Amino acid sequence: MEAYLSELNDAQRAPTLQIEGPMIVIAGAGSGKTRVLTYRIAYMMSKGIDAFNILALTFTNKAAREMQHRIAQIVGRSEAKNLWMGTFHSVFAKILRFEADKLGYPSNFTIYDTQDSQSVIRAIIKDMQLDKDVYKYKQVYSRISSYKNSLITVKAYFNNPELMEADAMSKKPRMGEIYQEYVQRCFKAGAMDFDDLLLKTNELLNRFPEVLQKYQNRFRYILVDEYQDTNHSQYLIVKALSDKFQNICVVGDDAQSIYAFRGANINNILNFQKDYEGVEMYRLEQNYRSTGNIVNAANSIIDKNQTKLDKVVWTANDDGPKIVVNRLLTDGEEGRYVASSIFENKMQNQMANGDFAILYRTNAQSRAMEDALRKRDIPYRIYGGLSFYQRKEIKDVLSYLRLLINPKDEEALKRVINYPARGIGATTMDRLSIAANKYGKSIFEVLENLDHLPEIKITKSTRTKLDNFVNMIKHFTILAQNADAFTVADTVAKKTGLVQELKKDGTPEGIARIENIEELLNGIKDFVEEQKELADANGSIAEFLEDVALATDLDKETEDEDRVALMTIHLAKGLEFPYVYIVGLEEDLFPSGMSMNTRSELEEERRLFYVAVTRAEKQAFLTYTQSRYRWGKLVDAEPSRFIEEIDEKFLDYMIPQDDYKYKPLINTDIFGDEVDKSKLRQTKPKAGTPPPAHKPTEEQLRKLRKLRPAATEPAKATNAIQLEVGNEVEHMRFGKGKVLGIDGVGQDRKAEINFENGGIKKLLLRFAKLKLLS
DNA sequence: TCATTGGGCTTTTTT
DNA sequence: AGCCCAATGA
Repeated sequence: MEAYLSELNDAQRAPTLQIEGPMIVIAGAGSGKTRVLTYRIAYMMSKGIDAFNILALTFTNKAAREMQHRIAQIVGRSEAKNLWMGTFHSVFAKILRFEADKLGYPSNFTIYDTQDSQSVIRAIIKDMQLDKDVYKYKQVYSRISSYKNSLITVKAYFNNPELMEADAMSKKPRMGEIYQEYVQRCFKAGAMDFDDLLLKTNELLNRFPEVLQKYQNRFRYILVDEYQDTNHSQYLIVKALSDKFQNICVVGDDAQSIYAFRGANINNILNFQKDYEGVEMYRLEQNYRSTGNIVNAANSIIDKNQTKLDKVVWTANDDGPKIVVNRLLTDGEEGRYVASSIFENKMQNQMANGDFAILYRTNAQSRAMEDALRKRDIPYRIYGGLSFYQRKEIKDVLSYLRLLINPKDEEALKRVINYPARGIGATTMDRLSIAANKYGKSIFEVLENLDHLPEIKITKSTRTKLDNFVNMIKHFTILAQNADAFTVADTVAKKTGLVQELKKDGTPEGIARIENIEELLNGIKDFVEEQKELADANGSIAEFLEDVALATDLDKETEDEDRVALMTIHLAKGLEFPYVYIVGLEEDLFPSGMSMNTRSELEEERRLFYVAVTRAEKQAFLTYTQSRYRWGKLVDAEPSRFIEEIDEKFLDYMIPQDDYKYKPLINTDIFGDEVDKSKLRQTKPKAGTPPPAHKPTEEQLRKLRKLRPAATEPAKATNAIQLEVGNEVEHMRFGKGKVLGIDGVGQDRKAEINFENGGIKKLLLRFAKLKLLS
C-alpha cells in the first residue's frame, strides 16, 4: 500500500480509498479534508486513472496550486501537470474561451470585474434617465448577479411575473430593462462578468449536447471542495458534468457556509444525498488543528444554530489556554492592545510574526490595527480590501492592454481614451456612442472609420486627437504581435504618458502609484518568464490578463516574508494560524447590522464566528470596544451576543465579568502600553480571576468624559412589538411595509412583511427593528 | 474641455 | 474621515 496512506486516520482513509460513485465528506474544521482530497487524487492516479480525466474544483486558486504541488510530490510532476484544478471561475473561463464561438463570443472575450460591471450599470441608469437614488447601481448589480446565479436569464425574468412584481414593489419597475440592456452591452463589448462565467457554462452544456458529452467523458472523476459555498449555477454545472459517470466527490462543512450573500446555497450540501443515487457519506470529526478549549468553545458557538448537520467535532489535543476576552475603550485602543499582545506573545513563546493573524468582520477595521502595528514596528500584510489589480493606476495600465486584446471592450476604452488627458471629452464620447449604437459597431470601430462617417460632428482639432489615439493603440497592437507581454506593457506605460502624468503630480501618492506600476511591470516580467518555460504558453498579454482577472489577493506570490496577517474572516476560511485575534466583537458590527433581521442571516454570522475561532491553533483572543469610530464619528458599541454564547468555562475575561457590558470604563486601562502589559501579567497566573478594580483618577475621568459622547440610547429592538396581519410598519433598511402574516411563538415569532424597498421578507421579531405605523 | 470644489454617501462579506 | 460624483467656473 502506498506510504502516504499511513498518514491518514481511519476516518480519513475510507473516503480516500473510494474512487467510484457519488460520495460526500462532511469535514469538520481542522479535520484534514485537504489531506483527504489530495491523497485521494494521488491514490486515484496510482490506480491508473489518467490525470486528464480528473477535475478538482476548489474555492481559491491558491488552494488548487497547493494541492497540485503536493500531488506532484507524490506522483511526480509530469503526471500532476495534466490535472485540472482550480476555481469554478478559472476552470470554466478556459472552457468558455475554447468554445466561445458557439455562444457568439470572441475567444478573447474580456472578463469584467465588479468595478467594470458596476460602471456599465451606472451608465445605463444614467442613459435611461432613472433616479439614481432609487436605482442604486450597487443594488442593481447585486440583483442582476443573483438572477444570473439562479440561472434567471433576461427572457426568464420577463416570463416570471413574480420577479417583476417583486422589483416593482421595491420601486424598481424597470429592473428588467436595465438587466436586458446590461446583458446586451456586455455582449456587444465581447465581455463576460463573473457570473457569466458560470451562467454561460450552463448555457453551453444545455444547448450543445455534444459539448456536454465531450466534457462528461473528459471529466470522469469530479471533486468539489467547499461544497457548502456553491451556488445554484455551480451546482447545475457539477450536476450536468457528473451525470454520466456519477463519480462525484464533494467535500464541505455546513458549519462553515458563509457565502449565502453571494448566492451560495447551503441546501446543495444538505440535499446532496437526494441528488445522486447510492451516496456514500463520510464524516471527519477529529480536529487536529486546535486545542481542546478552542474546539469546544467553537462547538458551543455553533450549537446555537438550528440549521445544521449532525456532527461532533472533537480533538485529542491538550486543552491549552482559554480564549482571552478583552474590552477596550476605542478602536485605537483595541489596535494598541492587539499589537502589544502580539509583541508579548512573540517574546514569551518565541513565535514569528507569521504565526499571528488579526481577523475582522469588515475591511474598514484594518486601519486601526495597521496604525498600531506600524507604531510598534511589527511587520504586517493586509489581504483583501482594494486588491492590487483594482487600484486605479493599475487598472489604467491593464485597460490599455485589454483594449489591444479586445478593441470592443468599452469599459477599457472609456477608461483610457482621455487618460492621461488628451482633450477627448464627454461631448465627443456621447457623439461617438450614438454613432456606434446606430451602426451596431463598437466605438473603436467607429473611430477607425471616421472618414466614412461624416455626419458625426467633430471639430478638426478633436479629429486630430482621435486619430492620434487610434494610431497609438494600433501601434501597440502591432507591437503585441511580436513582443511579449512585458515589452508591450512597458511601452504602454511609457508611451501613453501614464507614468509622466504621475511624475508631474509629484505628491507622495503619485510616487506610490508609480511604484505600483513598476511592481506591476515586474510582475508581468516574472509572469512572462514563467510562462515561457511552459510548453503550451508563450507569455502573451491575453494569458496575463486571464490570470489577473481571476486572481485574488491570497493568490499573490508570498514573498516568504514574516508578517502578521490581517484579513476579513471570509478571506481566512481554510487558513490556520497559531495565534488568532478576532477584533470588533460588537453588536451591529459582528454580527453585522445588515444581517440581524432573519434567523438565517444571523446563523450565517454565527457560522462566520465559528470559522474565525477555528482558525486558531494555540490560542484565540477576542476583543470589543466601548466606542468606535464609524462613519467618521465616535459611536457607542455594545458587546457582541456571540461572546455570551460561548460557554464561559472556555473564556478568560480580562475585565470583571459582571461589568463586561457597558458601565463606565474604570478597570480597563486605556492610557499606554505599560499598563497593558502589567495587566497581561496579572491575569496570567490566576486565569479567570478578574483583576481588582481601580478607582479612576481625576485625569482619567476627564479623558473619559471627553471621549464618550453624550450617552445615546442605542436603537433597541422592539421585541415587545405586538403585530397583527395588515399592520403598517417601518424598517430601518427596507422602509415601509405591510404585514402579510405572522407565525411562530416566543423567540421564534416571525412576521412576513412586504416592504417597499426590499420585497417580501420574513423577519424574526426578536431582532427586527420595526416601528409600528398603523 | 478641464480643474476644482462641495455634497452626499459609505461599512458586510468576494469569485 | 475619505471617496466618488456632479455641478460650477475658467
